Amino acid sequence: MTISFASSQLSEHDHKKCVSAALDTAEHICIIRGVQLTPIRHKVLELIWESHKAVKAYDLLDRLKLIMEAAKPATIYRALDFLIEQGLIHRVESLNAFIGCSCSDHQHEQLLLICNRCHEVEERSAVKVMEVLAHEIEQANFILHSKAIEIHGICSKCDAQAGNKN
Amino acid sequence: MTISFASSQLSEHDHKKCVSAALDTAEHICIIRGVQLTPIRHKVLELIWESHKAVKAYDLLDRLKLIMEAAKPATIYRALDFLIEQGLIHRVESLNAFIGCSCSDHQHEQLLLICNRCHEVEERSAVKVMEVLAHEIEQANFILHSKAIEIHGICSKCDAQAGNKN
DNA sequence: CTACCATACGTAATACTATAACGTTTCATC
DNA sequence: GATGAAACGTTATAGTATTACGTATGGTAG
Repeated sequence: MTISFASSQLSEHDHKKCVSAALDTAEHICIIRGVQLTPIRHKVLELIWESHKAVKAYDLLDRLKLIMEAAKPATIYRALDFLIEQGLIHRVESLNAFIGCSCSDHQHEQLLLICNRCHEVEERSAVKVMEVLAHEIEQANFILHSKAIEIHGICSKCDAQAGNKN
Repeated sequence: MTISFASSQLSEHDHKKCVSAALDTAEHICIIRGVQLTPIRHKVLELIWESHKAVKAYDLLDRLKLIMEAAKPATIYRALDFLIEQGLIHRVESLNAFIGCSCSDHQHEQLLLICNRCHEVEERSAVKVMEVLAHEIEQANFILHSKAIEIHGICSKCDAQAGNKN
């Protein structure tokens, strides 16, 4: 018999590779920068990478508690703060949630394509958009600290699925 | 003698005109659309327009209570929901706060330039950015529902002020 | 060695943000 | 004057995040 997984939209990719790549990169970056990817931080990053969906802090907390009874909100938020500082995760402002950053070693501040159906979040570099945006910001004499570009809608996979059903 | 105001960054503009223009536009739009700009909704919109800073829901609530003891969170959130639906205000996702929309009759989904010092928020149409962004989204086969582009940094006024002090 | 300091973490309390659920009022319409 | 929809009143609760203070650990200057 064959076993079919209750699969994510990105099921056809090898997610274990995503996770291990992300964790390897994180470890590497932290060593280079001389910052500590402590066991808690490492675990939280791993939990975030369990899927490509944005995760809520308290969901992370519940999952962390399974292996660490003493975990409290501060435990999670401290880890999240660290991971964000190091650019290893993104905060999705419009969801109050977090996703792994798949561009840790490249430029940051990407486009986030957030699917309202499957809730997966795709990062896109969108170099041209950033260029034009940078120009616009300059025109406004605005000194950039950070930017969040969050696009909500339906991803191509969900759209295709909906199409199949009709 | 002359009186100098404890002024906002935009003090040199006539803010009363901003407010009355916004309220007039809102009334107009609501009549056209056959929706009710009730006294509560009108007052909340007016409170939001007291400045060009993003306002928190509970700050609005406190201010609303001054003239309406019975106001409760739901009172505010219902008014905010209505105003957002009608495109009369924006929610600033990265601040959990709200600002008046100064483009109610034009296209929506603008750029928000959020000053981390004076906390004022400037809306910019940035047609070119939107064009390039739309193209990028199309390339991703993503079906757009809504977008939020929030830029944090220091506005030109605050930057100039800092410059003066040095 | 040990006193000191910085970093990370433990823990409890609390603040802040938002929604759910259900009842009441109002007003237009039949 | 019964009906239904929209707005609002009211209470409770859910969900998100921070503060404050105490403890443990490890590196380093004296």
